[in-house]
Order: sequence, then structure tokens, then C-alpha cells
Amino acid sequence: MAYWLMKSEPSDISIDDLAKKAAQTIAWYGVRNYQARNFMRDDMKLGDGVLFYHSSCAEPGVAGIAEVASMAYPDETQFQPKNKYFDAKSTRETPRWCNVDVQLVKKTRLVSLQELRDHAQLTTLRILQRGNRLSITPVTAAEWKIIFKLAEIN
DNA sequence: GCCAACGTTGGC
DNA sequence: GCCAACGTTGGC
Repeated sequence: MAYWLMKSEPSDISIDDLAKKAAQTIAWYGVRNYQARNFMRDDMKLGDGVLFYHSSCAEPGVAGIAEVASMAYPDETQFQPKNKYFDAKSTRETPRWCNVDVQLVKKTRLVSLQELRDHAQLTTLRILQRGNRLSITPVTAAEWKIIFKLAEIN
């Protein structure tokens, strides 16, 4: 079992939006970075743990726990000409982009970016590294355990 | 809105 | 295949 941190802009899809979806599940569409895509396509497995992270907002941080709910499959938005994620170079025969489904496990208190930064044992967390912009990053079991516990403290 | 950091594109 | 220009990300 692997663990991941997945960024979402709450103005697009927040943890509360996810909670309102059918089966509290969404397709993680819109990833247009090869490294992030490869994580979904090559490494994600059903049941992998996901830290649902709010980015580009007033209070960036981990907002809840989710899990990988499907294996990767073609991202539908790449085929939709009016969609902002449309990719003219992608075809049904050889799709370029894929996504997994992500299902909410539970909303937690917000574990802020600052709190993550301040934690002595989280200095290795990928999103805290200088210049990291990847929207999907692996999380170690040790990091997961720490953040999971932090989120539990209400 | 700024800006640092990084990824992608495309001319050569 | 190099690399300058450009676009995007995301915290502040």
C-alpha cells in the first residue's frame, strides 16, 4: 500500500465538494504533467491512501483523507474541445492523459502548510521541498502516519 | 498581483 | 539535441 498527496484548488473542488459527490468519489481529471500522470498510471493501486490537499487558496493545507478508488483510465476532459483541459494532440486510440478515481474517507481539520513546515519530522515531505510544484507526490509511510495523527487531533 | 521555480515548446 | 522564450504553479 502506497500513500500520496494530491493537490486540489478548493475553488475548483474542495473537500466539501468531494463530500457531496455521488459515492463521495470523483475522477481526478485535469492532470497535465507527465510525472504526475505517471504516478497515477504506473504506481497507484486501489486503496492507496491519499492526503487531500487544498492549494492556491487562503488556507493551504491537508483538508482530509481519501483513497484511490480505481485504477487509471483515460481522462475524459482531454477529448472535450470546449474543456479547458482539452488536448488536441490526444486521441481516443492513444490517449495521452489519464486519471484515477478518488473517494473521500473523511474530512479532517485543516492541517495547514505552516503546521507541516513546522513539524520536525516532516522536512522530507515532497511538497515542502524548494520549488516543488507537482500536483501529485508520493508520501512515505512515516510521513503519512504523522500527518494522519495530526489530522486526528481536533 | 508578484515572482521564483520549473516544465514545455519550437526554432535552429 | 540544445536552449531561449514562454507558460504555469502556488505561496505570499
